[in-house]
Amino acid sequence: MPPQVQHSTSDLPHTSPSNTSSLTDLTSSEKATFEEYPKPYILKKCIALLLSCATTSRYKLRQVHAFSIRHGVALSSPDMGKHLIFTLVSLAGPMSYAQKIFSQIQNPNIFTWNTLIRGYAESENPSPAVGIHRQMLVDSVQPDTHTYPFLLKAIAKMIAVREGERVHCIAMKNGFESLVFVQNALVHFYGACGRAESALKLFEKMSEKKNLVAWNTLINGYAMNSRPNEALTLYREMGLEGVKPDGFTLVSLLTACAELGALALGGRAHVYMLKVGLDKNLHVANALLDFYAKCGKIREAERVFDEMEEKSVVSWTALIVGLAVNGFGERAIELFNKLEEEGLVPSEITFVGLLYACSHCGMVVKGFAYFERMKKEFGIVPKIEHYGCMVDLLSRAGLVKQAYEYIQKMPLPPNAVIWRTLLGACSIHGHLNLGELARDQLRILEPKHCGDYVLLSNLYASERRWGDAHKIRRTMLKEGVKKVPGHSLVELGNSIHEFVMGDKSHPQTEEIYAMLAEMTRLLILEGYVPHTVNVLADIEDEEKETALSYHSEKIAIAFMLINTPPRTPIRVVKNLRICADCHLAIKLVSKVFEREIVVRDRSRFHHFRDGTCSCRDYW
DNA sequence: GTAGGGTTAG
Repeated sequence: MPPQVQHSTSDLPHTSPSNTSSLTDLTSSEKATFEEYPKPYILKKCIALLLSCATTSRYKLRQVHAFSIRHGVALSSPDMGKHLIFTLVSLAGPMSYAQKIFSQIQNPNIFTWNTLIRGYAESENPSPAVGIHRQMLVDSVQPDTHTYPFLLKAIAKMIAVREGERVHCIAMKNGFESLVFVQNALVHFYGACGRAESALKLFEKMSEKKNLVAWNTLINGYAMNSRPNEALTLYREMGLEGVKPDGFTLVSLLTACAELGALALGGRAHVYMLKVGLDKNLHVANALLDFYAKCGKIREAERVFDEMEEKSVVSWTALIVGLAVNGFGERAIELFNKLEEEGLVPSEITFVGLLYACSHCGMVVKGFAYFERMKKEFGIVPKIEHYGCMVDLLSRAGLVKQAYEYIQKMPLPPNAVIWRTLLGACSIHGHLNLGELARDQLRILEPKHCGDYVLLSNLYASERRWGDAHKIRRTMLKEGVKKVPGHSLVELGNSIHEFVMGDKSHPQTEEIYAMLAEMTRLLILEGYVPHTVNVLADIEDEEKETALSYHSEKIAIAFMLINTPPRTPIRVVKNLRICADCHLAIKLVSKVFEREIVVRDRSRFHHFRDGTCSCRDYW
């Protein structure tokens, strides 16, 4: 390659104030080093030195590049290119630039290939890593022990199952599958793709003593795939094997506890963290904050946040979302204002949380204002999630027609979640035509989703069109669509108890049903009138009479009323959204039994106290 | 220069 080749700096991010290639932004000592030794061998060192200072300033990166071009030496040796790519990748620089440098290096060595793959694996768009691996094989470059961990990381990020399996085979053929780094990368890959069984199989095949990373990878695979119980079981096994948990383990543990609403277990993890000093770890503290918020302990979440020595945007975002789902929309917005005052930059996820807060509190105008600011002031291109929030914002407020018009005008094609939001709103606010329309779209996008059938059937039922409601039920049976059974979890002592609708499997069943009868009797005295519309469509005639006592959250509450001291709070975690009848009943239970009851349903929290709910019947 | 982490609309 000729040494005087011209390079463009246009690939670098345009965050700098100007396009000058002068060194004015460098410190005087940096400048001195630069001007003093413009020889290639020393320039290499200068570049490394400068780039290591440049973590906070992409501007410097650009200057370094421009400077090296001026001296016509930057890429004249493979060694220099190798160094530049490595530093760029380490600083999460733009991959287009790294790729350009790479293409101008003659005979790149394996280190450089690996660095390029690593760069893509750690970037926003990891897919080119696969092509690079292929090119390596075409060029007869032998991958080494570092190649596969990097490559698998990229593939795991892409959730490309087939590709990963192919690479798994190639790695095996090359004899790399016995390497612990490759094995752990494979466990991670299978976990990330939702193939927990394959991950477990690989894990079990690993040599006798599994290291901490292997355990963490596997546990995280289960925690991230909505299998918290298995994650906790593995966590216990790990302890039995004498492996001590670290920060990574605790993040997975807290994630699992958050999903289960396992407050006591997570609380013990908190104590452990304090003991070993892991409460100072940013990732763990964020997971702890999120855990408390997801358990309805918003005070605790705020305390964790306040006491954090180091906070990131993730910490702020987690608390904003936490406040929003717990029904404290105003406080979520206050927190966002404070974030702005502190000069921090909200991420696109922060805006999801903020819009979510507006939508859960009925602040339609505010929501639209923030959406505009997000685009104009923060330059964030709205993703489908953001549009989802907007549709939800209109839907929850009962503006179903406007929500439909909004969907039609969106620049992105609506996905199943969007249509489901609309369908849900239709079934609450009674818009049969739009509901059927949404349902037609859902039949194309996700034909076997059981919740949609239930929503439409409830919609028909609320219009008293029993024939249509039953037709939906029959279609479900015919098409083999299985209804996900509603279940409720409660934590008593050290264990989690799970109840499903009409559950009779618990050892205390007799007492529970006696309590349910007593509850119903007292509630009727309080003027409780069963709100039966939705339930009626779901069950057969002979069950109608008793079915109302059978919803899993009621069974769970009866169980807790029996087994916990008077006046202590009861907390329930439910997998589906709470129905109107249960909502009304639990409000009254909180009054009659003088209990604070916290129910986390699929979409938000309900804090029941003295006959009212924190959602103000807005959900 | 090799593997694992936290926040996301229903």
